[in-house]
Amino acid sequence: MTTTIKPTDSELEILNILWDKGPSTVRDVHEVLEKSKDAGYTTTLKLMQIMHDKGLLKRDASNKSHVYTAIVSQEKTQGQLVKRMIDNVFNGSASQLVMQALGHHKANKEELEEIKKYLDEMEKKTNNS
Amino acid sequence: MTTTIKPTDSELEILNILWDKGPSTVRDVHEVLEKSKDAGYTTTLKLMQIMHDKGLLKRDASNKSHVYTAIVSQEKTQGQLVKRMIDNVFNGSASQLVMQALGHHKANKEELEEIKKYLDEMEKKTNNS
DNA sequence: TTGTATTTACGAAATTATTCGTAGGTTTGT
DNA sequence: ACAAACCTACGAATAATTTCGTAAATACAA
Repeated sequence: MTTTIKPTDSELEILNILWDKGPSTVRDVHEVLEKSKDAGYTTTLKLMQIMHDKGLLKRDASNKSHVYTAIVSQEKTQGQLVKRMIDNVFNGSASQLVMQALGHHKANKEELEEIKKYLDEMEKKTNNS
Repeated sequence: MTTTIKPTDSELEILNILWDKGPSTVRDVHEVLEKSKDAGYTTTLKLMQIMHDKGLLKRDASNKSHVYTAIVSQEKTQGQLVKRMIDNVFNGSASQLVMQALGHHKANKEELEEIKKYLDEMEKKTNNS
């Protein structure tokens, strides 16, 4: 079994920033975070330290300001979270989730085409009736 | 703004049972729950009482055993959870979520067809390029 | 060098979620 | 009526998450 990832909401906010910006200091992350919520600097610091302890982040401590990098990949994390949602919220039915997602977020034509193309690809590779 | 629903994991387990079985007593719910986890009866009771306080469940207390019913609908709850996931995990892109969902859960041919049909329907109603 | 700013480390408070023991009431069977 | 079984209410312990104050270390500037 590969280690299972379950970031909390706060941790996910930080991961999103790190995935977006790449390796960053606590200050870098905190400045982004401040825009959307108000939390003290040491709160951000503490969170990132905890994430480091948990093995979600690695850090380079060779400079005065430590530089943190996400260890868990965005893809893998997204995959696990989606899987969990399918299991816990949609009783194991991926297509149910898909239709919910499409139903309430009107995707534009390009997006819809992209998804259809994706489906066609999948069908080619699918032989079970 | 419609009240925002954020059930915890435990609460979601209970909601799933109630959506499936319809109005149920604590004992009914607990018997289902017991199969997958081990928790005491009063734990289930307490959770359902809290959910009642929060307005997630209503109850009929006219009998000895109170009968609980989910107030929040499955559809609406699924919708909110999906929306939250799109916002927090997929930076607002529904199609990203859709493709993750399809990528890791090989749906069978029927499911894929169902989804394609759904997409065709949507396209008819979509005029923005 | 001396003070100012910035940073990390640490501990603990505050908040939220989960668990369960115990007490007291109601129903049921004998 | 009495006991056994079952139910709710309540309070509190435990655990997990989020928050931040304070102290010590490091860098920076005057």
